[in-house]
Amino acid sequence: MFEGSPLAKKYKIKECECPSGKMTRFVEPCLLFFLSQNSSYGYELMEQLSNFGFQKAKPDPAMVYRTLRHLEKEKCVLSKWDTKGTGPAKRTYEITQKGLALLHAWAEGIVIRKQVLEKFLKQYKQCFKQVKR
Amino acid sequence: MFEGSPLAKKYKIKECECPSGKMTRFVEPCLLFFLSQNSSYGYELMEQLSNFGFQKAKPDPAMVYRTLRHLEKEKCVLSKWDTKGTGPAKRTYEITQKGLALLHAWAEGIVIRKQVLEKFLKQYKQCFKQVKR
DNA sequence: ATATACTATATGTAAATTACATATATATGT
DNA sequence: ACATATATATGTAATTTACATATAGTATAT
Repeated sequence: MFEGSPLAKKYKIKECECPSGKMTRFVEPCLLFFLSQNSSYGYELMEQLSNFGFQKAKPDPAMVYRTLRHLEKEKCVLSKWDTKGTGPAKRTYEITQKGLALLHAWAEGIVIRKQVLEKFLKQYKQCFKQVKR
Repeated sequence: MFEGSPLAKKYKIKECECPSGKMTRFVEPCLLFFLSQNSSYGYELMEQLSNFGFQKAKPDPAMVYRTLRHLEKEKCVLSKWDTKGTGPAKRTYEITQKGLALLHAWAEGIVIRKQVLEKFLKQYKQCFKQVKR
């Protein structure tokens, strides 16, 4: 969570100005990865997302459900209703071969994203390492 | 540059489906960092961005110029026209104290983003390490 | 029995962000 | 004179995210 450093407080910088815990363009690969491990359904996947290390408590259900439907339209996942078990019916998803391919493509991209962030931080730290506030 | 793995090709996965070299929400912190090192102007900052390690050649000028104007509105940078030198006049920017504070806030956020990506990749690799295609 | 909370999925719409196209103007090289 | 490089700027479409809200089945407590 954006603790808000003294500096950020001093200049009234809000979290939305420098998203950290937000999962920018990251829900889709996470869902694909979770589904590559186990078939599951929206509500459960949402909980997995919120336990993944994001600060922003629960992810937006709208994002999760719409992403799943989008993936289904692209034939990256398949769904069927599960009326067994307690509570309201669940739409359970399983990943397809195309979905796995997409997951692997995402992984390649995420490696690059990580490298870019590392490069930025390396340069940043070189310039500001001793600056505490 | 999204080489396109055999798998991605097989399933016709396009780069836009898994952005890698794109600088999602990353232009602003880069501009702030560049300006923390040297005052500069849009066109030059654009070149710095394109040499930063992104695959997507030139960044969108619209993004750069509008981000700079936005930062100025927020009093994170100051600008003045520079008519000296050759070629058309340049609007040179310098960073403010508030801009530095915003940069530091971004850096905190980027550390977290990097950690999240690392966590994802660690789990991903555990599951798929030996899968080559 | 019924009120409340939890589980589960879904949609509508606004806001934010990015992408693409294009306009304008100065200076330089041929 | 013309093409090219430098430099800034705006209009608008498309994509992505955020927030609000609707609907409904089941469980638990009072």
